[in-house]
Amino acid sequence: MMSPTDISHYHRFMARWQPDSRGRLEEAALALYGERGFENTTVAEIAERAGLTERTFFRHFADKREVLFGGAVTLQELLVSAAAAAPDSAAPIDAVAAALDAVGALLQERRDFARQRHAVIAANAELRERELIKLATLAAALAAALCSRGAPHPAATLTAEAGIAVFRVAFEHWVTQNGERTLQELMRESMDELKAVTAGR
Amino acid sequence: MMSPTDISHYHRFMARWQPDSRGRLEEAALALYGERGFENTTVAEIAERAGLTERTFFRHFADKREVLFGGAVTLQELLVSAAAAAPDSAAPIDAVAAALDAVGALLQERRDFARQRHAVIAANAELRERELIKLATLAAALAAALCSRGAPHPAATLTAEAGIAVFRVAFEHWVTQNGERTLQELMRESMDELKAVTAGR
DNA sequence: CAAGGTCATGTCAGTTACTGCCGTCACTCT
DNA sequence: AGAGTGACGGCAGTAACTGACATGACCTTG
Repeated sequence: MMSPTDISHYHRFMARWQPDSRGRLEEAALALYGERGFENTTVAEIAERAGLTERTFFRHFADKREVLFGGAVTLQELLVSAAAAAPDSAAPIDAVAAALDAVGALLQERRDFARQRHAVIAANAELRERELIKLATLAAALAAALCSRGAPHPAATLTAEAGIAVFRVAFEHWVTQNGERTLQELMRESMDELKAVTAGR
Repeated sequence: MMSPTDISHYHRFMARWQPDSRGRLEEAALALYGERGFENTTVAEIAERAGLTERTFFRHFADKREVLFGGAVTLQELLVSAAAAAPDSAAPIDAVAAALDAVGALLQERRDFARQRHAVIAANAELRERELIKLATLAAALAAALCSRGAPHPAATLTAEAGIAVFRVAFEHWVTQNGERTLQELMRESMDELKAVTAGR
């Protein structure tokens, strides 16, 4: 019984396990969550589809939701490094704008994947919860990056939180529309909107 | 075996059940989560302390976390009504500020309870997740209230999200300090800070 | 006042997420 | 060749949650 991704015949000797079990679990989970929904999918089914066991799933992922959030660390690293790379003369809010721009560029490349994943997450309350805590973690990391740039504490946190709010609004808009607008454009507009709105307009 | 809240002897005939089982479950859960932590507490233990069964717990609360979030609907109603009650001439951000002020007044009265509950939630990742989705729900309701006041859609959402960010920062500060500052004061300061920060300062 | 309905609870069995422990075996290092 | 090492399978156990049914005090209606 060979899965479509079976590559064992490339090896001179049978490898004991197929490579990239983590990636196979992620793919299987996204597919199944999309087909039957998160709550109608058991971990055993995901593991079976990936040619593994339930036990192995939980060796790679802390829980059933986490399998959808492996990319969060990459996003966080990009966000933080882009914020840190902004010129010293830039105000915190401008460093945040630059960081969002970098993240926007990355996500724009993975548009189809991002939309599929977002649809799955939006369909389930538990997954939305996990998404929110990932965004909160992102905000905290961003705030720390701003502090390293010399921003005072409450201001850094507020700037970071506001930046993540901009991201959320723009991202939601981006996945909802048909692709005429790029995520970066939408984030820049949302940022302008935020500035207008906090100025009392 | 009578609990300290046993009032059955006030009745001419034995009532079949003690009153306010929901409230007893909430009290028992907060106490146990505080004593041994959320993850070291089973639902059966909460139910037993409340003089009920596990099955009854799940009739009152959707899951083990929800027992801490019964007050969220009250908060949301207050937030929305206060935002709606702001004068028509007020900009959206000012309506949000008024709404936060009302919420701040309510929480200030329940300071001890709020701190105890916050400590329990802060100690556990699953509870923080639930808290975040409650705040997101609050933000959505607030945005809807702003829309009813005539604010255009993306601006309303951004204003509401920014307002909730102000709330989060100020609340965190409030429960951390020793009570010299009131929550309303801290929220007003955070709001000013947000305005300064988005203006590029 | 009797008969029946309602509603909050108890009881019990079942599913599934998640964990600890131990065994297996291809690969690696010496 | 021999001793790890690391990624996996197998298995048993706990606890969160769910559905189905039973119970009995209270309320309504005739």
